[in-house]
Amino acid sequence: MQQIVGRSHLKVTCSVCSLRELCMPLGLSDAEMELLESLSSPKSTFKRGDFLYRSGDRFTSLYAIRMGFFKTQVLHEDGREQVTGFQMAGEIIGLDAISSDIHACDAIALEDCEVCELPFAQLESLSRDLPILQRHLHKLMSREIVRDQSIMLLLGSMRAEERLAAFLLNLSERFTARGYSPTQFQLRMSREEIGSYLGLKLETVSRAFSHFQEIGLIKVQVKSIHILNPAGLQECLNKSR
Amino acid sequence: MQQIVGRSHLKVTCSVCSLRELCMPLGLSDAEMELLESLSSPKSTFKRGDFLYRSGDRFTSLYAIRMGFFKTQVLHEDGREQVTGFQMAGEIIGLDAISSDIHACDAIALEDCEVCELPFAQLESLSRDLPILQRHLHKLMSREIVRDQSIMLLLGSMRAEERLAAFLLNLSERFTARGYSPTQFQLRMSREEIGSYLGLKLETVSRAFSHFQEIGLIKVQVKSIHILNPAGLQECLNKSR
DNA sequence: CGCAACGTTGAAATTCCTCAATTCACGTGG
DNA sequence: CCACGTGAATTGAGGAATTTCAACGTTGCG
Repeated sequence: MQQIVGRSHLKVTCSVCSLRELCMPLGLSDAEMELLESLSSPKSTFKRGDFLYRSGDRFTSLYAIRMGFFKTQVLHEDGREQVTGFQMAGEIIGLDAISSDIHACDAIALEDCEVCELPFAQLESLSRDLPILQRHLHKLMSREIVRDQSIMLLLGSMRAEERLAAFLLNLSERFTARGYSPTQFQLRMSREEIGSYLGLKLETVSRAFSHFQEIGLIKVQVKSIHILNPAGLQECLNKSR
Repeated sequence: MQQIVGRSHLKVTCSVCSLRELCMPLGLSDAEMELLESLSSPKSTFKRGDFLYRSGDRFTSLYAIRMGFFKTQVLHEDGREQVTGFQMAGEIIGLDAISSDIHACDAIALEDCEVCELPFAQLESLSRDLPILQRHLHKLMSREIVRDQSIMLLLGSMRAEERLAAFLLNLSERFTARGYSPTQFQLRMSREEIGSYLGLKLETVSRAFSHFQEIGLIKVQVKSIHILNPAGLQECLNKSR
């Protein structure tokens, strides 16, 4: 541990950051925790529509989202774009860029956001001394792979309403994990963005919302969602063709 | 470096392994290289249809494919399955399992295969001493994320023939990288497996192959593919709706 | 208050899927 | 070595899901 402390050539700036929360369950010692926090830069803020980073930008840092919602999207040469994810407070964004040191997608704020920068070089260096952090980083990246694969399952083998049901249930889970209501929440993204994420056109998304409301599964008021029958949604999801 | 060698409590078994090839471009010293190789277990072999691992299996190792083709697939409760990738010689398989120490998908041999086991705990430990290996591991995982995102783009916003064109061009690239012909190769997977991967039914895949042949882009003889006009395929890919 | 962006709904068009009939490729056994 | 059988691939026709196009409603901001 002395060895580790001796390595503290890191700038000490931010006191509270998602990183702390993220590593809470790891059961680190106070000294280790302090070290971790020394890594975080000050929080920075973003307004709706601001880019956290752009495809092609040089990669230097991961970002821990402290507040707000982002979307990530990849662009095809011909102008088509695909939303690859919606990231909320408590999640880490930017893992895709490690592979080439260049960001592979755009990250755009969907509302007012606050993030903590995590310089990746320092994170790598630190994780050589803290096996528990190393492990955590690996799990983060692997979890992203698993998440992407479940979206491939969704895009490859589900029909429109199943996709939307899966989307709503996933949001619900994540809100729950953050201490918000599992059944009532505000969407931060447009129908078009949901459609892009789910591989559907915005009209199809809108119709699916309306249909779910008709059959009493949810109540929709534009961006405000109230899940009335979570089990019903789950059922709709498991219903094979 | 003494420190590193002192840590050699790893079993020494396999002499030549994909790991070596994978790390070739890293410019390691001979000593570092030897250390890396000490990590690899003996090669094991698989016949068509064999499972390299199953969803739910305990995770212990990554695998470097030395020879042959695998597919990975995720299963949905209701029985639907989605092929999430085809892995060929020189590629690493199993990264998804790190997140939970349980394999999240099945990996199945599509032909006779040979793999090298890479015990992950040892890989993690070693990568703490070899920053260059650490970096490489991170890039591997990140590359997988980027790859998955490009499949999301494919599944979410391309039509049937564009998907197949993208698939063929991707295979072509990977064969090229391995020193095989970019224009003539054997498919190791069935139409149904291709369809699952591309989010299409097998009949649609078959029709797309036939159409590509009609318009002179490729020559198909069931599993044998000859790309006659790569630029034409690329063009078909860039053609937005 | 009015404009502009976003969302909803309907009808027609298109793509892809389903079902079904053949054909083809390949391995096994006569 | 060939015939046969089986599973895979191809092809066609009809139908279903989703997209496209278009009109109209709603929301919220300047």
